[in-house]
Amino acid sequence: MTGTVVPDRRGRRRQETIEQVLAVAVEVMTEQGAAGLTLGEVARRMGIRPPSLYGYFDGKHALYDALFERGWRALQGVLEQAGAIADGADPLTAWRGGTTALVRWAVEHPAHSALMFWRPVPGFTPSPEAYAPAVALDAESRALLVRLRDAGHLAADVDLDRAYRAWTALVGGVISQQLSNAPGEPFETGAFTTVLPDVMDMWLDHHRANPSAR
Amino acid sequence: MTGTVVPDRRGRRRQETIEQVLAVAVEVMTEQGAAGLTLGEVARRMGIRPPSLYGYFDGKHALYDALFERGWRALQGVLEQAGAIADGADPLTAWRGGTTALVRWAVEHPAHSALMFWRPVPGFTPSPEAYAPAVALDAESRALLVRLRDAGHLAADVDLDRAYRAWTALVGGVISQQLSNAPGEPFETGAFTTVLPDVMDMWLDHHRANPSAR
DNA sequence: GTCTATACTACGATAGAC
DNA sequence: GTCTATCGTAGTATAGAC
Repeated sequence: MTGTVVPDRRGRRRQETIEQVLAVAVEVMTEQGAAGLTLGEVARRMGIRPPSLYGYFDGKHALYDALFERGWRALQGVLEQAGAIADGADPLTAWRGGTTALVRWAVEHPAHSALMFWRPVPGFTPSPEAYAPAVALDAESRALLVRLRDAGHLAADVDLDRAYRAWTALVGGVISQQLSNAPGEPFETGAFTTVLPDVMDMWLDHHRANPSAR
Repeated sequence: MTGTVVPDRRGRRRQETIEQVLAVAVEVMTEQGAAGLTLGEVARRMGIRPPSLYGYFDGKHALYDALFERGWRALQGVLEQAGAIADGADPLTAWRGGTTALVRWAVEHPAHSALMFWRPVPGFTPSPEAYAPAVALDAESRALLVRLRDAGHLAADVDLDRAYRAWTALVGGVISQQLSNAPGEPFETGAFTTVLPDVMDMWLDHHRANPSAR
């Protein structure tokens, strides 16, 4: 529920502190890895003592939880902005743009991505509330594939569930390889992000209509 | 260098203990996640005290290092057995079989895989010796793609480096998704391992010769 | 609401007795 | 080679002063 409170005068400063805690946590996770987050380090960088953090979060897991949820919400926003969620736009453009924007966001937010796509933190399981936006995005992504098929870009008899699983594997693979093997590289020149167009073509060709032309 | 000593009568028992330490460590990592390994837990399960472990390994990182190295060596063995390294076999069969065997091994060894494919342990970087088999496998995999091209299964003018990066992304994506989102599922029925044939076809079709037929 | 002080637990690692 | 004992550190969390 973080971030949903009314920003009255009282709560504004509190909200700013919460944002700062999360920002510093991301900083630490980016440097040390997602599992390398410690409340002591966050407090140190903020110039406060570890116990003070408990006024804003119920311990370290609550921090992970907030970042997990915000990450998926951010991805939703990214896909929406790419027109992948709105019904109006051309599905193929939306799919290409959305996939590209998603991968870009992921490699530019490695701390969030590790938390969202892997399970790097022993003992941490996202709460149902934090998981909800991930489920929503899943549904929206599947809906996009339906639109893609209905617009004639995929074969009419395509197995959409199977195609969706393959798509997540492809996208997740590019992200995973880029973050694990060449973490610092920017999206534009990354060893793996640069093959994303190829990968999208592979998926599209494989599921495209008129297979006789293959 | 673990495992390379001559198995004389003196060292045999020691070697067995080393194997047991590693086996228990894998057990713990499988349950708790790669970063959840603690020497105390390993010692507890072995019925000894944590300091005794230092007679066999120079601390926790040495354990990770040994598992990292053994994992890549095991993968080499898996690919070799699939004929993906030997020069004699049919490249296409070797490539399909090798890729399949590699993914199977990975999902059946989640603790090793996490260590090898992601960077889940803060502060751990594999030593050059542990990294060597990974480099060797990289070279062997690239050599397989060369054979694949020379046998006419790929376009003659294919960008092999780019194709190789795409291949690792695809394979890594299937492994990553399977381990992160459905860890318990067996290879045969996994939600993501079952799309591996599709994914291999995508890659192959994309790089196949006579592109005019596409 | 924020701090200091502190309790508690656990971990990695070392020293030295047996 | 294994143990006990212990060091040093870190991290989570609570109690209570200000």
